[in-house]
Order: sequence, then structure tokens, then C-alpha cells
Amino acid sequence: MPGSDVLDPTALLRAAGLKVTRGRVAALVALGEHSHSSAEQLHTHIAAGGVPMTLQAVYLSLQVLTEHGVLRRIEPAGSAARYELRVGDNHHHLVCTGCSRVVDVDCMVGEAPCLLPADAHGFSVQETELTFWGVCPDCAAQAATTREEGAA
Amino acid sequence: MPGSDVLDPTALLRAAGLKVTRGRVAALVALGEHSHSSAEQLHTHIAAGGVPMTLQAVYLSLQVLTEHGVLRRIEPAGSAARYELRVGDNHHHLVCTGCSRVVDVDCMVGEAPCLLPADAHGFSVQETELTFWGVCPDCAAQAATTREEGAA
DNA sequence: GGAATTTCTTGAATCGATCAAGTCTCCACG
DNA sequence: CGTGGAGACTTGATCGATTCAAGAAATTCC
Ligand SMILES: [Mn+2]
Ligand SMILES: [Mn+2]
Ligand SMILES: [Zn+2]
Ligand SMILES: [Zn+2]
Repeated sequence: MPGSDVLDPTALLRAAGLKVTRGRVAALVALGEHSHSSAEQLHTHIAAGGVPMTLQAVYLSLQVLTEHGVLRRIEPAGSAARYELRVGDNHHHLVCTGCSRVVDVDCMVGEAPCLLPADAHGFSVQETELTFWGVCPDCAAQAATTREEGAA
Repeated sequence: MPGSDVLDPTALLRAAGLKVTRGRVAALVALGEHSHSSAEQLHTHIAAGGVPMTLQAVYLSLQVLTEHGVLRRIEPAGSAARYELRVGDNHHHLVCTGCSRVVDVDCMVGEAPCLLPADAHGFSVQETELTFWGVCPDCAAQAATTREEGAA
């Protein structure tokens, strides 16, 4: 079924004017399968896929891809930077305070920027970063189990 | 004029059940005068105020004060953690992409949490963190000057 | 004022990320 | 095809922010 592939790494790289290399392709594929992963997580996934690649090479690829707008980099407080392929769509993130899992949250108000401060203090606001912190279902279940065990 | 003091470090510490020490008082006073400062900036301010205190001691004090809810700690992406005395009022921050300066932004919708995601994905949302990124007046002026010089 | 508790100092270590120099790969051109 | 040169990748060092650990000093409560 041609065209059913969600991601064409080669096309993405060519469109960005970047060389098509094994490492970059591997990084893009890994990100397509594991969005919001850290550099180390991606390195692990890439290695598991059979592509030999240094962690530093992963960092380099992610840096270049981010600089060229192919990737988006987010830095939730208290955890390593995460990367994703969704760029330029003004979506937001929900971060679990237990396991640092990150999931996408669409903007609830409309187009970008979906929110502006009441008083900008003379700043020219270019980006509205909205991060929700909470506990994901898995962590909530785990906490419930732990409480039961403690009470028993 | 008794009572005109904006901050009583000793009372704050006692209320939190913490020992009143020179270092903690110095940290609170410095924060009162320089909100949203980093640990190193606070250390510099404290030293300038004539109080001998190690950078590590500043980190320890900030950690304890944050754990006890006396301080709030924020971690803007790409810069060191900042601290402030405004706790529990659900206000937000405006960060300059040029100099990392941080200023307060009051919530524009109402009480906490002033915003909730359209789809919480099963998470129990506990905190809504909203960060605006932009360029502050000083940096904008500086950029304008630089451009003029470049054009001249 | 003195003992017990905690905080502070000194120094090392950690984590995530970046830098630097040399080697290897991609790809445009012959 | 075959090759040359820009630019990726590897290896190893380095960095900044923060934390950890053990002993010395300070604070609190009697
Ligand atoms: Mn996302
Ligand atoms: Mn603030
Ligand atoms: Zn979780
Ligand atoms: Zn600025």
C-alpha cells in the first residue's frame, strides 16, 4: 500500500536541505514510533533497531534537526529534553509528575497563539507555552495499589 | 513605621517550622529584593550584602525553603532554576528569550486552575503551568541598536 | 550555659548536554 | 563508475547546574 507510511524520513531531510544519513533517518524513525522521547531513550530505541549509533551522534542529529525545524524540542522542568515530530501546530503538553510521561494536548481556544497574557509588561510575546502537570492513569493505579498494600 | 516592611524572614521561617539561621534569612531578604533570581544570582547578592555564605549553602537553603512551601521554584527551559516568594497564587511567567529575564503575569481567566486541557487523557491535572516566551523591552532596544550599527 | 540537633563548609560526584579533533560517509561531479 | 571534498560520526574531554557526603559550626531548648 504505497503512501500509507506515516513518515518519510528521506523526504523530510531533503525538504530541510539536509544530508540523508543513516543516523538521521534512524532518529526520525525512532521518533515516529516513540514521540516525546529523550535523547537517551531514542538512542536505546535506535540501538534496539539494529542501527549502530553513538549517543553523541543522536544528540548531534537531534540538534541539527531541531535547528532546521524538522523537530520540536521541549524541556519539561525536572526531566531531560524531549523531542517530537509535530512542529508548528501550537499544541501543548501534559506531563506526569510521577513518571515524566508526556502526551499531547490540543489547544482549547483556537489558533496560535491561543492565549496572551493580561499584561505583557512591554514584552513582545512570541510563544505561549502551556504545560499541565498531573498524574497519569498508570501512576494513579500504582499509587492506589501501594496505598492498599500499606494499609494491609 | 512599624509594619511597613514587605517581608519578615524570621516570621516566615518560624511559621514554616524551620530554624532561623543567618543563611536562610539572607536568602529570603535577597529574594525579596530580587525575585526570580537563580541560586548563583542570589549567592552574589547575598555576598554583596556582606553575609558570608557558600553557594552550596544557598542551594541547601533554597531546597529546604522550597520543600516547606516558603518559596516557589520555576525552571524555564534553557536556563537555571529561579526562585520567588510568591507561592500559592497561581500566577504565571513571562520569560525573555534574549536574557532569560522573568516577570510575573497574573492569571487572565480567574482562580486556579485557570485553564484545563480539552482532553486530559485520563490524567488528574493538578497544576497548569503557563509560560510566555518573548523579547523584553531592553533586549528589543538592544537588538534595534545592533541592527542600526550593522546597517551603518 | 551546655548538650542535642541541624545547618553550613569543603570537596567530590552526578546528569544532561556540548565541544573538539580526527576519521569516515555521502553525494555531486568528472 | 570513481573520486574529492563537505560535512557526519566517533572518541574522549569538558561544562554548568545541582546534589551528595562527612566533618565543623551554629541554633535551639532546657
Ligand atoms: Mn507533543
Ligand atoms: Mn513569579
Ligand atoms: Zn505517570
Ligand atoms: Zn531580555
